[in-house]
Amino acid sequence: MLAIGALARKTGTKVQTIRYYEQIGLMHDAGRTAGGQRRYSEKDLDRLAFIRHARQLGFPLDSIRELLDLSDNPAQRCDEADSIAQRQLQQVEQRIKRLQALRKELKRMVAECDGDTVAECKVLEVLRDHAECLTEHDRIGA
Amino acid sequence: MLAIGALARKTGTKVQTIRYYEQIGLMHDAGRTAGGQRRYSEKDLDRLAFIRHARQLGFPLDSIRELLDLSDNPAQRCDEADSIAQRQLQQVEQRIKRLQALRKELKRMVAECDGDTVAECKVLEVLRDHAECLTEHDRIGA
DNA sequence: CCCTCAATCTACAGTCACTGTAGCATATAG
DNA sequence: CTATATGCTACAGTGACTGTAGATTGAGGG
Repeated sequence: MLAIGALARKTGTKVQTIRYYEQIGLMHDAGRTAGGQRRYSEKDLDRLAFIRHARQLGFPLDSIRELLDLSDNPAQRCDEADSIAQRQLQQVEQRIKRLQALRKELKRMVAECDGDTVAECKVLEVLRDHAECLTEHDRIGA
Repeated sequence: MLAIGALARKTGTKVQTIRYYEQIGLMHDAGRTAGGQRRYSEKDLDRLAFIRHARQLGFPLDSIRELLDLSDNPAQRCDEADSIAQRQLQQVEQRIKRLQALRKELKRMVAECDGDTVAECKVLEVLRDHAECLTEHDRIGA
């Protein structure tokens, strides 16, 4: 039985994050000692490792919740898990495209700046010149 | 003089976002009509366009605040603006790298799944198997 | 058995950059 | 003069945590 700190160390998770996962029902309510401290089994460790791995792959918590539910019912067909992963892949590919466009514009900005006064700074000029705006008006997804 | 809705339309910004920018001091406090409605000048329009363009390039609001301050003092050297842009470029490049690694792993996951039952689903298997974890334990930056 | 001190507990506020909602007030066209 | 589109404030919610304050617990050593 692991205390929360040990579990945190083993999975590279912050203690608060584990408590947060419990709070939102992603981790099951942990067993407690007489004094009220959480104790974790190997199964809990596996579940948290699953969550962290999925997070590292960029899955949002809602998708992870679905994946965990699927994982708990091994007889089902896995189409759904597959499509969640596909969706995630598509999102990642979109973000890469968007970021590559940003990189291009940022590179141009930085390259053209010859380090003179602010008045003729290319960086600020590009930002000021809204004729050069990207056409899309949505949020940058980072 | 533009009402807030007109300004929003011209810049592709939501009305609430403009009010939010005013609240956090990124936009100057707007002039008001007798009835208390905000009215905007061309200068305000330029400032908002600058902010939106910088946001589209992924600059955080704090950086934009700095860039606006610089832009307001045109006699200064532009080294600082340049380095803010460089910093942003580096961040974007880091994120691209990270996302490309994610894409690779996601593609492998999806490719290996042959649509059978959940029990032998490759997607879930990869997620379960924490031996295959990415070595880094930091947040995915999206 | 007692002491100490790191680890844990709860509860809540803060992060970032907005977005949404409720319940009013104002401005403008017909 | 009225309808209604637009505006106002104030506050709560988003995602996925992170940080803090102040109290409690547990494990090791004397």
